[in-house]
Amino acid sequence: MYEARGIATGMEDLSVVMRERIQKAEALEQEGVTLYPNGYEVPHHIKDLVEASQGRSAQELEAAQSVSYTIAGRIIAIRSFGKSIFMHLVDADGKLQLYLQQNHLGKELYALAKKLDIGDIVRVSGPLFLTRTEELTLAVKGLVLLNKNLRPLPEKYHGLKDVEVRYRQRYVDLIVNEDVRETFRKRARIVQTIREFLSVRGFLEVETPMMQAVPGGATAKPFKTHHNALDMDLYLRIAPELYLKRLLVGGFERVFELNRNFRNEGISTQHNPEFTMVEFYQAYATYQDLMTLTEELFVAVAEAVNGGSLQVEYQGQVIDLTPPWKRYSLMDAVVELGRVPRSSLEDPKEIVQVAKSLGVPVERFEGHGKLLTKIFDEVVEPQLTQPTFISHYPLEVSPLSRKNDADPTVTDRFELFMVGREMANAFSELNDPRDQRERFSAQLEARRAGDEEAHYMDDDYLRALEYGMPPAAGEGIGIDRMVMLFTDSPSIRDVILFPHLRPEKKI
RNA sequence: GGGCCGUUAGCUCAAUGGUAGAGCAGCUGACUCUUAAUCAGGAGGUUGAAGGUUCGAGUCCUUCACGGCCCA
Repeated sequence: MYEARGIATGMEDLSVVMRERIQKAEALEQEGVTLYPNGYEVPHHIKDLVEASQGRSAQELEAAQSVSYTIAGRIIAIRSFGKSIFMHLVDADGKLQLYLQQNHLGKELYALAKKLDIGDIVRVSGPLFLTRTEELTLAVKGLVLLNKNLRPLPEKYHGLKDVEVRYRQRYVDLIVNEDVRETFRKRARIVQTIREFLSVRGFLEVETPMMQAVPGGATAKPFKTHHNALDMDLYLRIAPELYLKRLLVGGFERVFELNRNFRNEGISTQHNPEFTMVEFYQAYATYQDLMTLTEELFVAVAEAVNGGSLQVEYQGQVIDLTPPWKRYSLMDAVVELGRVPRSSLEDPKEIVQVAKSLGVPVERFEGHGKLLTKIFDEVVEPQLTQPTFISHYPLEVSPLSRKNDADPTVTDRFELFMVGREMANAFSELNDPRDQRERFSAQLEARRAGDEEAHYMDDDYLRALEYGMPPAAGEGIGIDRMVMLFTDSPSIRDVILFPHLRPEKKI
């Protein structure tokens, strides 16, 4: 856009502020100031200084004037006087006031200090003191410019609000909005907590293919890509499920993967085309065992990021994570919570009328189980504010789940809901290769009838099952939605650093 | 994909169809405990893009782009 010196093309397109910044930077360089130096060590962090000074009186700090600290960060506010300047400096996780006096710095360094802009990155050193208003402040004796800012930051008081700019230029959002930084720190702690929770219980973290020749493990439309050297189409995975279960066949008894999935669907406040899930599989466990494990997992996360409280406030409502959580079968939930008569749900003709009367679109290829699930989504899901397990999903919508022993029309499966959203999906795994082959065939049938989300046949997976997979249960939990819950974020875009947007026309 | 809303200075926002403004940031000057510092002065615009209606369009109409919310 412009040359480092001698500003070339495009300068006339820049704002007045940027033109002035660039000219100022060049003037500094002419005076011998290095604008982008490297190799300066930064031994201290603001957070540590603040903690160490907690509760110390002005006199105590005064007595320790020989102790010098060296910190670095970005200048975010400047209040300049004739022969002294106050600034606020921000580093990775702290904010501190700086006091720069001509007497302390000497004429030369003070002249440099006068030319500093909001947005510059500097290293400063000196002792700490308390101002009249008792604000901890660093009396700057040493000053090095580490990075010259050329592009002005948003306004200090109202900050950056334009959501489009916040998502596109997340770096600016992060500089200006501390709560956004905190959201992503929390996200990291949640992910770390889940990893530890599973590792401690003997789960092995693994990585399975993101690019798959046959996409499977969920009902969703995949993204297609192409491998040039092999000249073959590949799909970005919609779930790691079938690969993780191959590992159970291989002899690992507990495995998990925490990583990205891709689904070629619409974008909304709850859907991003790429999103993060943790999936884990445990041999010799049942879906019932996983309900308990799920409760424990959410409790562990709440303890790690919610100050130990099991009451989480989300968008004005309080979610109580105290176990045990409510449990319903899908049918019971529709009858009791959805207030739909059981008889009309059981009758294959009446249920179509029920669906239509609720405004639920009915496709030709959809059977009784699919309709029941859609009716559930319509009349029950939105009211499941408090954590609730819904079990006994119809066979038709559960092609990878084990049949229930008592009622073979449903499966040993549950989904977890809270704040009216699906948070997790789990089931006892289908490990009878004969049954699995039939289910895949039924899915192929559905695909031929027009269901674009139906499963493909996966012959290698069937071959693996024929070697024998131990009885097991597996679960997937949406990390983004979980982070939304614990950070009180209304949109999934608030918990994804770089959410998907259409490209900008021109920068 | 559909409906509604939005896009004006670097940022946050004003402006009955009648000369595009303010605050902050930035610039010049004053000022050694300020903190949304203060005071004085000056500078900054393809009103998202294109077309149309009109004597006259930021404002009304059409199309498009991007974004948000709701629905599918």
